[in-house]
Amino acid sequence: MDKKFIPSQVEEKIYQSWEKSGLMKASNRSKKKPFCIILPPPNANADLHLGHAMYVYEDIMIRYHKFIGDEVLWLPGADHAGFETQYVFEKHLAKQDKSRFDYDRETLYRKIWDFVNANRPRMENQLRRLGFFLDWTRNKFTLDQDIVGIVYKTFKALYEEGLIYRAERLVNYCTKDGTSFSDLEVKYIERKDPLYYLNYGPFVLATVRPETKFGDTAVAVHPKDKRYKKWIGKEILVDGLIGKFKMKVVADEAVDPNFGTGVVKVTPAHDFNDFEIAKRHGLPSKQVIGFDGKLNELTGLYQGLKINEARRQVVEALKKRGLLLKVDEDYSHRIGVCYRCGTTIEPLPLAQWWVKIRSLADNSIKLIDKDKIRFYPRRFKKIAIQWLKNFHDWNISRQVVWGIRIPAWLCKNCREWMITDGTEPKECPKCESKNLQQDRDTFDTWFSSAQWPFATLQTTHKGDFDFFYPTSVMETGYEILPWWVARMIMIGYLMTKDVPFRTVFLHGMVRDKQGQKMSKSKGNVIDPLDMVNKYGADALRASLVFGVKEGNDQSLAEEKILGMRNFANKVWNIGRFIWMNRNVILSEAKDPSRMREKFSNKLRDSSPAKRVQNDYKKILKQVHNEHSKEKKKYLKLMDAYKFSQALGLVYEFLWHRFADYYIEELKEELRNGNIEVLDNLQNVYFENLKMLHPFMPFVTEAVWKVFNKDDSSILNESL
RNA sequence: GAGCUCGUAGCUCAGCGGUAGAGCAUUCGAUUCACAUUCGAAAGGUCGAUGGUUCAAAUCCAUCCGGGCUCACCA
Repeated sequence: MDKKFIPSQVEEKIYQSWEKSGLMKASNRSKKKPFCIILPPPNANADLHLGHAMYVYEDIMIRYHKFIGDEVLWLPGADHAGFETQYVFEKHLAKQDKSRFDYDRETLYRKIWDFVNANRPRMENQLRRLGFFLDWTRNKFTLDQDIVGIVYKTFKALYEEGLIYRAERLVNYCTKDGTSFSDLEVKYIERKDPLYYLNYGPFVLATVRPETKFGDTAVAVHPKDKRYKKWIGKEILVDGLIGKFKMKVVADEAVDPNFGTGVVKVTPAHDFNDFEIAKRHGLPSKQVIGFDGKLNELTGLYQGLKINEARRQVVEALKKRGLLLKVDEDYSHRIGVCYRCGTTIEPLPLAQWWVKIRSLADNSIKLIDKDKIRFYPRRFKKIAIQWLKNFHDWNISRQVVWGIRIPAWLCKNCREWMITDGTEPKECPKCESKNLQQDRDTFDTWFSSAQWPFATLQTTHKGDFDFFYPTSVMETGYEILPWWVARMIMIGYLMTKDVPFRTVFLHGMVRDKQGQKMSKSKGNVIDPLDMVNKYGADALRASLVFGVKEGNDQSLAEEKILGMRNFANKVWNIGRFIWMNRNVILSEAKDPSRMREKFSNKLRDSSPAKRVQNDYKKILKQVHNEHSKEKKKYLKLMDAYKFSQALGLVYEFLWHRFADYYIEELKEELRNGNIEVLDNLQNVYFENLKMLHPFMPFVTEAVWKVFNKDDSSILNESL
């Protein structure tokens, strides 16, 4: 054994031995209890970051359950990450002076496919470097043919249940990227914009968006506002830039009488609030801004102007006509911007596919409430329910190419939509027209990932679904609880009439030393693979768990990883010490049984050695006692998902009790060739190796292979 | 505005009803020993504030103060 544990020399070899031996391959015919985790699929096209390294919690659970005798399956996969990936690919195209508009849809899709396929092994090898006990024979991709088939089926089933509808709704539209975003994807920033006070018929009202006034269809006031009470329900005449408008005055609670003048212009096609007001009062909607971010033909001479330019010219014209009363230049408000390119999000009306959420969410709430799905840490139960209560209908249409195209066809003749399981319909069942066109949109990535637990198990090996579903644990970051976890429960329950997982375990975010969010622009990013190369996977893994309360954010400093590397080395050197003593004792007495005999004979007389014998017996008894207490507590902690404390326990025992105290106390005995002491120490050490293995799989396996045959594995042992 | 979360040693955090803990940093000392990626020791905290429950509170409850995160909202 080397003086030091050198991870880079053994880790990859050890992982290969696990993969080659088929140790990680699960059987769906086992008599054992199934324990299954589906890996949250990382983006196929991107390198892993520290957040992915947090999946070490899953590895800990998987390896632990293997030790306690379950049939374990940890199923790997990759996500196509629709918009994200297309965005990266378009940047890649831009470097070659090309853009997505240079290709037709099929070519573009194929090009992205090749791009992703070339990059995907990198991410997968990174998962291997972290030591993850994944069954690679069951590796899946969200765009695999069979997965796509299931996604079609789900969409069709939702449609047939009456849970899918098509509606024109305001979407968060990025005019630069040419796609809409879900509410959850929009980033809000604080920004200063001028607030314009306009003469508006008999009123004065304040607005930051005078350029949308062409789309106004009403004026709203608060129902209790005395100033305007007499106007409610009346029609007013407004002098506009392109003629006079007639407009209704409505009363709505959403209007804040203390803001501005207490009068609001209602622009249903370009403002979320106004859209809601219009719905409540049956007001018409008038779109005056197009998807190109320019004003349209309804705006007269302003047609073709971009929003900012239009605003400038409108303000100018209003000023000339004396319709602009004053401008508040110091007005600050929150606006939505595209989280990728920073462009101001335009609320625009677009026909989209929607999932009716209410009944799905209510079912999910029941499941969580009754603990059919349990949450760890416990506080997330309440948070999950709260999210589900506030869920709005889900827009699943995305205007990107890279994704699963929606299996919906429009009859150009009778305007009827056909939803299929993916096969192209020959003709319209209603009017028999053959003039059909498929929807150009693809599904929101979350729509396919919401089906991931059952979609994977239904498409790997025959029998997998029956044996492993519902899966045991879903482990992921708490920040995607609403995006992903909640939706998996909703869709999973609808499609399988069962929960997709029995337990949800959520981990926190990794921040830098000062508690700052890691980001490339701040330059404080820690690359997990760098750390693996420098300190070993064991050290990185342990540092992510050690001393961290489950579900809390943590600050990670490189020093901590170094500290854990030292621990790995300590574990190695305890093994080295026992191994060396074993060799010395065995070589001194070529026959170990004779050695034992000789030794016990020697102690039979009442020489001072007798006293020593009593002492070491006492110490051995003590070390066993302490260890059995340790193990009992360990099992309890592991079963309660308190992994950090379990690791802390082993760390403390192995280093500061076993090595610093017991070995020191018994060193003299070992020098005397006391093989009984050696055997006992070795047993306790081995037990601790197994307990430590889920956290630090490489060093523990490396030591195991030294003491046993090289082709043996600690994973064949049990706890 | 709402929800969640945190406030414990210089820094980062565990502990969460019964004599204040870890890692890193600091100071002093050891070293032919499995490990200098080591060992021994020291220093360092009225556990954010106030009130309450209790024989007993860092730990439970209430209020407040101060960070952080998420969501919602002002035309």
